[in-house]
Amino acid sequence: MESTSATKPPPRVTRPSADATRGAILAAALDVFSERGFDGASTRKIAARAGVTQPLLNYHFSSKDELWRAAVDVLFTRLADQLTARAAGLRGVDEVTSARLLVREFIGFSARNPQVHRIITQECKTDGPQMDWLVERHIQPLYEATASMLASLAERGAVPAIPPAHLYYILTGAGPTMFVLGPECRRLTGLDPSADEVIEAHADAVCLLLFGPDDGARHAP
Amino acid sequence: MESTSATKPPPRVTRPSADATRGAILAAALDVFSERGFDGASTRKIAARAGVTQPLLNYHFSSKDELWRAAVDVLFTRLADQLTARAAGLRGVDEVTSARLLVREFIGFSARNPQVHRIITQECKTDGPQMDWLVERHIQPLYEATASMLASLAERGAVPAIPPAHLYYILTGAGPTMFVLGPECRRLTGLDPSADEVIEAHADAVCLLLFGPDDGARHAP
DNA sequence: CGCTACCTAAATCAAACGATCAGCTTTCTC
DNA sequence: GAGAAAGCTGATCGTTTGATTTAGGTAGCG
Repeated sequence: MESTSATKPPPRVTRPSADATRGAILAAALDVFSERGFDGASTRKIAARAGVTQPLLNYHFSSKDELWRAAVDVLFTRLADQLTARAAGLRGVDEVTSARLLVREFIGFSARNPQVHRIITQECKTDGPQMDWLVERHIQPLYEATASMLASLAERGAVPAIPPAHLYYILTGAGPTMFVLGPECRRLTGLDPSADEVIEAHADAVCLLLFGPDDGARHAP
Repeated sequence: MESTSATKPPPRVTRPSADATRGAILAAALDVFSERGFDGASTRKIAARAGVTQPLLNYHFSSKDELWRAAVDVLFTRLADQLTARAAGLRGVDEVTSARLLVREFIGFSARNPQVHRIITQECKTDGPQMDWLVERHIQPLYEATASMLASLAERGAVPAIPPAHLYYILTGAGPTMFVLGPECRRLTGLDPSADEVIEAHADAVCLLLFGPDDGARHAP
């Protein structure tokens, strides 16, 4: 027998073209999953939006569940990367200014990637394996970092004295909702929630409520 | 005169037992629709939760779409009724106090009926006939009343100077999100979002951010 | 060249879907 | 108390779902 065979596991070389279509599938999956929910998102619709045939999804991903997890991983990793990069760039800046800018960064990301909170609200309103995985892997770390930041801000009086858990849901509710409900917002208010000025105005509004006027002095006696 | 036959169209008497099961179906439909979305909510699951057989849904409602609309009608009518009743009870009370209590009422309702915002986020992130119907029939009136109230509050300085459209999405995001994501909140924070103290604490938090400290003096020079 | 990764095309599977029907039981009415 | 309608059920229709299979075609690499 070929002694050379057993020593070589599958070298598993992926060609560049594979990554491209994998990426297209993941992007399409994100859109469809976030818009129609896990059950409502059919693999045929995802394949159609990605411009590939349906069996190809099972070629690249073993199941619909695995595709969902892969797509969610991409999105949340992008969010975490962007936030940590921003935080890294703010080393040395005072805590309150830094927090303000991180909140703005978070709102900007949510506005340009409304799929994040669409998926969270899709999966986290019911207990289930999808929520377990999502919370454990992605949401919990984000929550802990955010809550500790908010607690520190509240302690030093930079934001109103509100328990961090409530502040967390106020922030993650007030920030992204306008963009999650983009089509409704357009219809209801006439504003275009994908426009930069609207995103900035919303970040201004949330920061004004949380931190007070921008000049830094808050509740000045 | 007793021509009895031709003069009597279908008398269409509904028996009391029918209303009971209709109500059970509507309640179950609300839960399942809000949790799994329109596509993900199968008529069999709804029937099972209501404790009836599946063909009975088509006996009481001509189609899945009609069942959805009927269930949503019940919920949003209840919300509007509760808010207008509260507002009616506040005639004569000064505008700011009245607004504060209406915001608390809204948050209380959202906490005890998280299906409202679950359904809104389900249907309003994509253009479609369901969103058209929902916005036109239920959300638009609520938005206009809320926005005009917020505009008036901002004008008189009772809340920070933020355009009403942004304030609306801040309020409808910050208020209900904690309860929409109830299972996640339980897991993440250890808080029980269905407990009265938690609901009150969240209403306190949102009102503190919006209106400032309860004593009425805000940004006092 | 030959091998393997990548991808299309078309057909198919069991399961679950919304919807419908004939028929049974209950309840009101005359 | 008999007849009719309302209320409800089991069986079943055609469709769509996720997934798999078969067959074939193209491109990169040793």
